[in-house]
Amino acid sequence: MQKIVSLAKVFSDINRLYIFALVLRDKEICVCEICDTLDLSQPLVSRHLRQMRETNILQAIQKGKWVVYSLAKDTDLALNCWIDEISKKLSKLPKLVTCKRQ
Amino acid sequence: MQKIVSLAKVFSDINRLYIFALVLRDKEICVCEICDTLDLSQPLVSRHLRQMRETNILQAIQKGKWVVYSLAKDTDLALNCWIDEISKKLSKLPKLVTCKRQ
DNA sequence: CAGTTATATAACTGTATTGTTATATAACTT
DNA sequence: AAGTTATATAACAATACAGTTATATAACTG
Repeated sequence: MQKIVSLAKVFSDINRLYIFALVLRDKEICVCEICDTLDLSQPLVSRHLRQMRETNILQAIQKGKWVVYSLAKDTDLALNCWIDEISKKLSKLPKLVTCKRQ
Repeated sequence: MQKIVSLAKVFSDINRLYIFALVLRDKEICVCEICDTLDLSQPLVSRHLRQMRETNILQAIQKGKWVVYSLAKDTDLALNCWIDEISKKLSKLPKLVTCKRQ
């Protein structure tokens, strides 16, 4: 049961949900792009991402100056229905195809 | 998105999850039976149940002295995957088929 | 190598949430 | 009607969590 609880906790915050939706849409996205797109502070995004890494929902890899986040490889079965659910809402998210920074 | 958040919040607490599992198993269950089975205080259970009513996950009907809880009629689609997930874990829950009180 | 950019973390504040204790209400029982 | 049982609610304490500010780290850039 505890696993369900931690999975639910991830989706129980609107900003984590938006971050998750962004990752779903872009497949790969760096931290600063999430901050810009969602207009959230960098430390806040960083901590949300950490929680999502620790729950094994997202994975991170360093790409030069950036840390790029994507869906974790062994996505939990219980995630599938959330992915479907959240995919439906993606259209409402602001679009930012490539990272504007360097 | 906000709807997903409130749904996730319900499952983000282990005791609400246990209560939900009990309702799933017994179809209909009164408050005191939940308290006894899960060994939780009555006011705590009462408040958890309230939250689950307000999120439209459970419904309550008065049956004499008891208030009997069951799955809400118009169960949200997003609930289905959780019901599956939680059903798998039900075997671990203590069994108490009928209410011992009167 | 000094400065800049991207990310992470620590310390803190304010708010939300859990669980408790005490009390109210409502239906049954005698 | 008085007592009992089942449930709900209010007030409170303790904890957990979100968001901020300040700082550290690590990789790039000139």
